[in-house]
Amino acid sequence: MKSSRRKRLEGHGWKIGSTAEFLGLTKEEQELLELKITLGKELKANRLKNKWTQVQFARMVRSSQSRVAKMESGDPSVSLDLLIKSLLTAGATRKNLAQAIGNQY
Amino acid sequence: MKSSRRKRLEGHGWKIGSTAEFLGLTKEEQELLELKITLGKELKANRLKNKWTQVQFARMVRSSQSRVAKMESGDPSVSLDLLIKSLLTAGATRKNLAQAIGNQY
DNA sequence: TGAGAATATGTCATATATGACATATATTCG
DNA sequence: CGAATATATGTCATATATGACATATTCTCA
Repeated sequence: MKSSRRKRLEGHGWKIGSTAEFLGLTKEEQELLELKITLGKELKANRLKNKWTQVQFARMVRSSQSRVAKMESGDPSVSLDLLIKSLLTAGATRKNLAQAIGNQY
Repeated sequence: MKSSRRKRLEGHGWKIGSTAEFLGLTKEEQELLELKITLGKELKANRLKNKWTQVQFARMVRSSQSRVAKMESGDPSVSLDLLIKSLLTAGATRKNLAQAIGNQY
């Protein structure tokens, strides 16, 4: 649906996250993407703090290494649901989530 | 996948949100569900504050009245992505989201 | 340097979320 | 009351996210 545009653009050499790509995303979709990027960074920080590899962490969340990599890089194909579930598995509390989300950038 | 269990339980008269249903959900899945319930309430509050009907708001988020109802009731079939996008459309800021998430219950 | 470990990128079949629709129930107000 | 309006509940075909896998790229140290 909306990813059709993304795929079309990607096929023409555009990069997710580049300013140009933002054309075509609503303001809310941009904000959502930024939020995923924030949470991805937070997840990576948590994982590294615990000295887990992506493979190890993937087992903990019953996912795969590649998807963990995508989570951490803010890939738009990753749902907030998976991100939040993963953060919770990594030991984050609701307060932690709130803090990460509240800190713009 | 995991919803197969939910559907099976529902078919036997269980209710989402009841304690019994929580059997079979991991701790993280319970927390995620609680988070959705919190955000659903927040969304409803925002919508009412602006005096929008579910039908009106559905148009604003390019969804349907039934899905808006499900969002507001914390239906597990609603993604966090849709909830957050809707809250942003309703005018919430990241700070607002953080505050809602941080307030346990 | 280079080899092994870690991470990134791309693809696919399948699981899940989606809007739309029908219809049931609840609320409002004359 | 009762009719109009709003909200809830259930279902379905289709869109999207998923884990798995293959493979490319980057990192780490001896």
